[in-house]
Amino acid sequence: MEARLLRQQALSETRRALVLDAARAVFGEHGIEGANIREIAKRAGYTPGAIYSYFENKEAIYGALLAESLDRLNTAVQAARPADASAAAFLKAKAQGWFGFYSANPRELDLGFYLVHGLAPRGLTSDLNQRLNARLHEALAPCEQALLAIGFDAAAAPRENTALFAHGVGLLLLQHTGRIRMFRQDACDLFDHYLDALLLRVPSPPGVRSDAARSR
Amino acid sequence: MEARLLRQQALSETRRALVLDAARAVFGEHGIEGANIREIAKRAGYTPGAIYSYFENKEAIYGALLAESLDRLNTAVQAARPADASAAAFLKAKAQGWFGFYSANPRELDLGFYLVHGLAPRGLTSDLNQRLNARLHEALAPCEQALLAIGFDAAAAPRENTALFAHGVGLLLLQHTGRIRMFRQDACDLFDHYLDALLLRVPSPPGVRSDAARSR
Amino acid sequence: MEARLLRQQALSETRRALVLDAARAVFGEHGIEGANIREIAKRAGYTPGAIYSYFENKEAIYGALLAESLDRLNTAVQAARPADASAAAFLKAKAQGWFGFYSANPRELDLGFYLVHGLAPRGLTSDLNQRLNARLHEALAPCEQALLAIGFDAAAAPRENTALFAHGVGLLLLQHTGRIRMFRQDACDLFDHYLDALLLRVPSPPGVRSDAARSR
Amino acid sequence: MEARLLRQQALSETRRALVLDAARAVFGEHGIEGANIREIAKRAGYTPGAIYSYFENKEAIYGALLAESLDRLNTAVQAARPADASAAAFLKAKAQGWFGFYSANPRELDLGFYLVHGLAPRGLTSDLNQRLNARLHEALAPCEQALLAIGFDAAAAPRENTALFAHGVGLLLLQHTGRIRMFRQDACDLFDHYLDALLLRVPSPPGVRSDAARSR
DNA sequence: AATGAATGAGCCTTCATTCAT
DNA sequence: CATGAATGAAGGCTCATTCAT
Repeated sequence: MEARLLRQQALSETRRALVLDAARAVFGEHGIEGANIREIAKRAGYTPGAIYSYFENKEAIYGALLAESLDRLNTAVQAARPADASAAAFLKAKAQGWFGFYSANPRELDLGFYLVHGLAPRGLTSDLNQRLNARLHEALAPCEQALLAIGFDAAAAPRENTALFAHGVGLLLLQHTGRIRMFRQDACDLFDHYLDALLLRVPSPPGVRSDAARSR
Repeated sequence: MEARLLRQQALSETRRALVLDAARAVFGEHGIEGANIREIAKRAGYTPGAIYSYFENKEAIYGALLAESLDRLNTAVQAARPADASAAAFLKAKAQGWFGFYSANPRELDLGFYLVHGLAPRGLTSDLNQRLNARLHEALAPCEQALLAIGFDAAAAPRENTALFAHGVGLLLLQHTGRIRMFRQDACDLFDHYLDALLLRVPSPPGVRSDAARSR
Repeated sequence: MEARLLRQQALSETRRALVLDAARAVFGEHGIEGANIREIAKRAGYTPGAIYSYFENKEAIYGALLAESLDRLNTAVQAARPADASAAAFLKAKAQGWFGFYSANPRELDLGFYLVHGLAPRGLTSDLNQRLNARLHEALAPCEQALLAIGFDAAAAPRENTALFAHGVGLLLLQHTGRIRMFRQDACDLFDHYLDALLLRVPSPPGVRSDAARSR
Repeated sequence: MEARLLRQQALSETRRALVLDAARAVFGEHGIEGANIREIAKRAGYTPGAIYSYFENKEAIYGALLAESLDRLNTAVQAARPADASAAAFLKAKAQGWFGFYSANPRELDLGFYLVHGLAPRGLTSDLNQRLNARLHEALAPCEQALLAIGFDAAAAPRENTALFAHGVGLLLLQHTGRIRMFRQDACDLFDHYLDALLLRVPSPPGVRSDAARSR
């Protein structure tokens, strides 16, 4: 009884994942505007109606896709390993974790931008929205902790983390749209550069020179 | 003959501007997704078919709208007045010129992001693309010159200018999408903060060693 | 063997009743258009496919629902008690029995009207149709008998009964659709009024003046 | 200029009427539930999208169809000629006018019932609703005036008119659904019968016996 | 240049019903 | 009996674009 139910659920989950795979693929090929239910269904080997067994509506698919993407982001951040045990190395690793993830996977970036722009309210339920926000915060939290460890105070750390995130997002946008080539710059270099400058701005604790400052 | 031709061209240009006015209004009210040819035509006092006398297709309208927007951006930057004659004040004024323009006019930002996302290749002809790039460069050029005047070298100035632009763009995106509230930060404050930090990183001219330069 | 078969049939009947209960509830909440098989199945604790074990198709469910409704109608008519032993009081009680039933339960009226409008031939089998007709006749029979008792002859009684029914149906329709408010009238008052006028029209038996006639 | 505009409008009106013709035909063949935009368009020689140039949405078509129907109803009532100059004859003629119209044209009755049942709020705009109500009132007004002329007072006339309408509607419903055959009665006979009984109920003016009363 | 009717392709969604399990 | 996934046909509607006038 129980076992059968579980197997059924697992199967259903698998098929849902299949639909999501198809959606991801279609979205990857046609972009978020060009993706439509018919195409996703065809790709998944279904008729359009069948999709609605797995997702309430089109927007819900993108919501799920986005949630997935943020999971991958977190995985990437968690996998980022610092070069040494210093807080500075930790910051660089984690920051480059999320930046590199989006830099290397433009479609994930599209997804993120879509969240920001296109997701209709019904697809982005309040519940989902909070979960997504939480996942994003989670991905950025290691950087904030590193900033605190490095010597930024409780007010400065979140501020610097937000600025760091904004900087990365801006660079990613410029890179993604090809505009950065216009400036004859490289997004990754600039991001590294920003991180270096940030570390130089570490406030010295009173009467003591910080490691970061001294080691330079 | 010649005169008549000129007059006709001028008239045509005027009417094209009328369509663009309508497009701007409609887009301002309904957003980029909600705007459609019928609505624009109606607003311009035309029927849908007439629009195609002035624009190849819908995307071309947005291209033109974007070009206009970049004109306004340039006007805003040119109008920005420094607090004093210093290069630093000049930089701050010009940077806040473009940042403030987009911060205060979200629709212009939408337009800019639309370029990035939605504009189909046929709407964004290579020609238009170059013109848009040029206008954007023009808006950012004053900052780059200021950076040179301040002391950044020929390699550093464009790099810092690009970074500055990326930083602003990232903040604008976060602000525009409400995500910055999630971080409990303010986009304008952060932009000022970035500018201040940037000015602190000014390299010392030869013969004098700044703290920052010495520690390197 | 025999017993087992009977038990199974009884069980089946019970489960069929369960489905009907669910259908009634769903129909009561969402109306006849808003009701669908999935919802009914869910409410009944079944999956959609299971419904087809108990009913040929959707229309058959409504047919059964309607039969039920006519049962309730009959119960209501039977429960109607005259004020006194006179045939006139009996007529009023029974007529108000069926009229009041539909007046107070708009959903039953919907069901009745659905029969009239929406039930497809396949749902309304000839067999079911005859059963429904019989049940309706049964509900109206007391009135016809009262009309005979009052003094209408064998030709007049069915005629007056049909007219009475039509009058009530018309009033119910006007009431149900809110149109009666437009006329600033009240359906129940008008029905009473009709009954009173009907009683005044009782033909006098030869050589005898009826009470009703005399009291004029 | 003016002439051309007028001609265009006339043409457009004609085409709208063509769509309405098609809608009427489709509705006549498939009933109100079976009618759909694609079918109407096909019948009118259009593609589905074109329909929306003439009507806001599907419901609006039915609204227009209904308005037409009520116009025909009024025409029928106006065309009804009394047998003689008496108020009684006038009442009979006008009442049989609207009753006969619906009795002879079941589709018009369907339309009327659809108004009552199915028309969605957006199709039945408040404006249209009032116009339809007014047209219905207009069709019934002659009867009410006749009732007044016959001797019913200001309170009784509208009441009797509403009852008369309800009676007719009830009979039409029974006739339309074939249920009247079950009662072995004829709708038109019963309606005549009701009218005769109604005329017998004319209240005597104080101190004077009415013709109707005397003739009994 | 302008009209505006019409196209045609497309979109999302619903749902009674079937059928292998 | 019951499941429940899937179908398939349909439905209302939108809109950029075309073209005869």
